[in-house]
Amino acid sequence: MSKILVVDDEFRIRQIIRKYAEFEGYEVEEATDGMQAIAICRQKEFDLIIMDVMMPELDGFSACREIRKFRDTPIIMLSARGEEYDKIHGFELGSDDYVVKPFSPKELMMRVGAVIKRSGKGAEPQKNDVFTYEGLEVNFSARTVTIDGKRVEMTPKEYDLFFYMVRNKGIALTRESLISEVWGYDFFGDERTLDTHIKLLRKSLGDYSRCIVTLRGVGYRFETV
Amino acid sequence: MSKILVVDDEFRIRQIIRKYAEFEGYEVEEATDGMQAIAICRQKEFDLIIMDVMMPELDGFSACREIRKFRDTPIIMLSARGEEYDKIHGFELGSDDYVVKPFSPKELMMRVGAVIKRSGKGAEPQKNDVFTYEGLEVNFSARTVTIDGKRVEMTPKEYDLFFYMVRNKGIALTRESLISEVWGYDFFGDERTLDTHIKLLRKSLGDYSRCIVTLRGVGYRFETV
DNA sequence: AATTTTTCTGAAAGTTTTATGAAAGGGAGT
DNA sequence: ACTCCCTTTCATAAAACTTTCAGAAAAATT
Repeated sequence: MSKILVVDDEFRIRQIIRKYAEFEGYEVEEATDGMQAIAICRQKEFDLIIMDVMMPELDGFSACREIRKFRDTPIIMLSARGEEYDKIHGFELGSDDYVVKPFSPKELMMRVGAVIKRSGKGAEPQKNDVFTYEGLEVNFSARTVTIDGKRVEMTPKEYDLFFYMVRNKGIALTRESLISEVWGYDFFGDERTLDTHIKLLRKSLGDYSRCIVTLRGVGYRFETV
Repeated sequence: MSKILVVDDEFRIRQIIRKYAEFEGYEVEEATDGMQAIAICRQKEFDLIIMDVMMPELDGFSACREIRKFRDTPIIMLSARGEEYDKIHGFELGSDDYVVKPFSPKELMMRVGAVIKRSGKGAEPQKNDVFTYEGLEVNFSARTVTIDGKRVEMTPKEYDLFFYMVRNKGIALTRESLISEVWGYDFFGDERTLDTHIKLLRKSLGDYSRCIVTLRGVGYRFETV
């Protein structure tokens, strides 16, 4: 189980990252500014640090430089669009990757996975891997779906949506929660986008589309009869 | 038991939110403007703040910003449709969610539950997720009803009405309270609408329609003999 | 028993919500 | 810059649900 340190002054951001990271099976700790981050890092080793650039007390760049004096921990920097772009891009401060705010949690998690894998230290998190129901098999970590032994190809969004629904099987999921979980907390697109993806997903599922139930006025539910 | 602070200058709104929140098992305090909210927050910690945007003295945005300086409490903003839409949507003020007035209490409470759960601090109030009586089974989180193992399909209003009655089983519910709880505080339709939905609900419940008792001159009650 | 009040019911009209197909938009790779 | 594939938007169609209304029925009152 890999350990991640999240450093950001905004509670909301820490909260979002924690939620997604824990969902992926990581262990999360938090710090609200650079000074605190350094202090925590002196005591404890992490497999990855996710750090905001703009923070009170001590900014992300300085903290990063300081931590690098005694630790090799991979660091992913977060920054508002345009903010100090050059510096980040140049990786002059020794960060391993950077992500622009507002970020898509999914994308951040992919980077997290990539960086940790690359660093080769932390073990990739183990999650409950396979869900089966009759001829339907969903392999979360392989990111595959098979029906009657036959592989079903899906688009990324279909996987995201479907996996989220399967992981929450038997629970009424509101449109709002589906959108904010699958698209991210900052998606404000068309109301009908979700419908369209449900449509595509149902098409991909063929016979098993019966598992996706419309809850009028609420949202959808994945159920195994 | 999670604590919620409701900030709104309209008594009516505070009253409605208090009522619903207490019904869901939260503890509620009130403030009538931003200044007061800040003062209360300095003294006490809440698990969630529900705050109106438009208020005398100090508006919701400013109050939100101020409170964020010393507290991480999740905040849900309330605003009239169209009002400051952009700001809210941009999450620039650090609120965790927003709800447009006039809101449906049901939707607001779902968001409250989601935000509090997400923040992970306050314990989610335990509502029994499944209610059973003889062959009748009501699963609130799945939003399903089964009779003798057989799924009963209902319309949205039937679910809302029925779930509300079951959650208040054994209690006399006045027509007024049923309407304002299920339809919302701003429903001004026909007197007979409730009757019609009770009729439909009874039809769906078949044998178990005996559990819905008419209280002449008052309203209805759900009872398990 | 007649009258008044309240609830029940079925049908029709009205509204809202979801499904769908086509097309436009976007991004990664060539 | 072009192509391909995926995502999103949009307009329309199709369901599904809600509300209204008026007459019947039931209960309470006079």
